[in-house]
Amino acid sequence: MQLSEQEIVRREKLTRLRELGIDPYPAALYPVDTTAAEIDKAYTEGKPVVLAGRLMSRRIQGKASFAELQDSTGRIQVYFNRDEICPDDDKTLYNEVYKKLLDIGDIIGIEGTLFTTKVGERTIMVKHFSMLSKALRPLPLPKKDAEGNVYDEFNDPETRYRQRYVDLVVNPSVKETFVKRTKITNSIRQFYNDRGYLEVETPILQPIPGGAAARPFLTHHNALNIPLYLRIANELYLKRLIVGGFDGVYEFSKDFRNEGMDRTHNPEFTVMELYVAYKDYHWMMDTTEQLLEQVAIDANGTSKVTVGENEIEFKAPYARVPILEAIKTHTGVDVAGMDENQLRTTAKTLGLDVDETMGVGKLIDEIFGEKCEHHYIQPTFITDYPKEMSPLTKQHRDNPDLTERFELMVNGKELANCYSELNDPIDQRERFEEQLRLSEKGDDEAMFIDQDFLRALEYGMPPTSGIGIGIDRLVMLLTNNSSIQEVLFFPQMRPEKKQVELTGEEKIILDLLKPNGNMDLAQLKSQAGLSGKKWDRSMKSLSKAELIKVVVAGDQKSVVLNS
RNA sequence: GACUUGGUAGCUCAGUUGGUAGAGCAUCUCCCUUUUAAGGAGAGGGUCCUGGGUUCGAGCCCCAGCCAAGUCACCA
Repeated sequence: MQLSEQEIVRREKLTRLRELGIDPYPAALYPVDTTAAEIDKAYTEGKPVVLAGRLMSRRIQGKASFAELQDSTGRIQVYFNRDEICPDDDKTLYNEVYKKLLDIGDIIGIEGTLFTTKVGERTIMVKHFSMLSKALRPLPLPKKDAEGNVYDEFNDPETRYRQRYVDLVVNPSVKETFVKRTKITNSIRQFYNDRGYLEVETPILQPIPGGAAARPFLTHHNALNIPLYLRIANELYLKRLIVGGFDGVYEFSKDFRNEGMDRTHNPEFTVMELYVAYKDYHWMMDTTEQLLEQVAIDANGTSKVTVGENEIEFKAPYARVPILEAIKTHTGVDVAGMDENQLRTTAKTLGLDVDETMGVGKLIDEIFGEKCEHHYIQPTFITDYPKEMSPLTKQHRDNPDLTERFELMVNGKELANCYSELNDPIDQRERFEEQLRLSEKGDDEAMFIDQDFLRALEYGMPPTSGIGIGIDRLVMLLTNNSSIQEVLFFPQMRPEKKQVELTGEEKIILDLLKPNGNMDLAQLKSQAGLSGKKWDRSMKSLSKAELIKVVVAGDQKSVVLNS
C-alpha cells in the first residue's frame, strides 16, 4: 500500500508512543463522566470533569495550547498547559507526547477542571490526558470563522458517501440529519403504539414478490434449492396478519427494487406500512394528517418546514381532491367517464407521450403525473383513483370505475399511498388474473399471483385500511434535503476499483510481455529467471487480477497480456 | 441507457496559447504560557482518474474507458 507523507509520519509517531510505554490503543474503559453538551448546559466554574473525544483542532503557543475536543454531543475547548500537565522537571508528556505525538483526529481522554478564559470561552484546564486511539489518516479540516462561514468544506459527494464516517466527524449538519431521521421514526412508533397497534416483522426473503409492481432482486436458497426474492413490499404479509386477528399492525419495511437510481431512488429504501381493521380510507386520511403534524413537531419543533423554496405546513387538516377533479382543475378537461380511446386522444392533445399499450388507468396516471402532481406543494390527499391501476384496492362505494384509494402529495411528490383494502377474495383473484394478462401482454411490472394470499382472504379479512409512507422521502422533506443519499447513512454506490499492487516479480513478467502482448510460456519463464515457486505465485496472482491469461492450444502454451 | 459537468498534494481549489506543477489549510523544523479561521520564520509533500494517440514536448488537444454529480429516460 502506498502511504502518503502524513500517514508515514503518523505511523512513526505510533512507534514512538510505544517506545515511551504508551499504548496507543488501550483496552481499559475510560471513566467518562460528562459530555461537551452537558458542560455547556450546566457550567460550574472549577468543576472537575472527565471526558473523551476526538481532537479536532490545536493552537499551540509554546508552553500552552488550546485545542478542541469533539464528542458525540459537540465540541468543547480544552487548555493544555505545560506545567499543569508536567508539574515535575520531566516535561516529556507536554513537549513530546502532546506537542509532537498527538495529531488532529486522535481520540483522547482528559481529566481537568472547568474555567473561563480571558476571552470568555468555557474551557477545560487539562490535568491528565490519555491516548485512547491513534488516528493513522488525516481528517479533512473544514474551518469556520466568527460569521459562520465554512472554509475548505469537505463537500465532494462521492467521498462523503463512500466515507460517511468522515462526513459524520467533520460535518455536524450531516449528523443532525440522521439524528432527526431517528426522531421521526421514533415519533411514528410512539403515535402508533399509543393507539395500540403492534409493530411486527415479516419476511424480507419472499418466494413471491408481491404487494407492488416493481422489478425484484432475485437470490437463491441453497438448502431448499429455490429462488427467493428480496421483498418489493410487505403488504400481503401484513394483511395475512389482519386475517389472523390483529386489529392494527405496522412495520418499518426495508424494501428492495431492482431499478434505476437517482436523486429520489435507492435500490433499498424504507416504507412504513400500517394496516388497521374495521377502518376505511377516510379514517386513514384523518389519522395520517394527525400523524404527520405530530411527527413534524417532534422533528423540528414546529409543524411548518422549509423545503427548498417552499414553506410547507403539516398542520392538519389537509385538502382532499379526487384525481379526476384535479385533472379538470389543471387541464380544463373533464375525463370522467371517458373510454380508453377518448383518454388517449385527450392525452395527446395535452402534449403527452402515450402509446397504444396504455390502458385507462395508466393514461389517467400519466395525465395526472405530468399536468397536476407538481402543483400540490402543501399536503394534499388525491383520492379515488381508477380501478385499473389499483389491483389491491376496494372498489369505490359510489362509483364502480373508481377505487377507495388516496395518495398524499407533498412538495409536488407522492409521500404516501393508502387503500381501503380489497377483501373480496373472488374479486381479488380476478384482479390478479387481469394482472397476469397484462404480464402476458408484456407489462413486466404486472403483479405475480400469490395463491397463499388468496387462500388467506378466503378465510375472511375484516374491512381494513392500509397505508404506506415513504420514510426516506418524509425524512428528506423534514430535513430539507433534495437527495435520498443525504438521508441514508450508506447510499448504494458502485464499488471502488481495487488498486492492484504488483510485486517486483510480477512487474518483471509484465514488462517481458508488454512489447508483443503475448509470449510463449516456456520462453517467458526462462527469460523471467524466477525460481519455480516465485514464478508460480506471480503467475497465479496476475491471472487472478485478470492482467494476463494463459492460452493452451495443443502442446503450445502461451501467455497473453489482457488489454 | 442518453446528454452535460467534474476528477490536479491529506482537504478545498487555481493552473494562461501545449513549454520544468501552484495557493490556502494540514504535515515537518524553529519561536511563542489565555488563543479561537491564533500568530511569526523556514522546509517537505504529486500515478495531474486509467489506457492509447497527436506532438520535439500533453495537466491542457484527440480517442477509448473508469468513477461521481446533475438533467432526462425508466421506475406507482
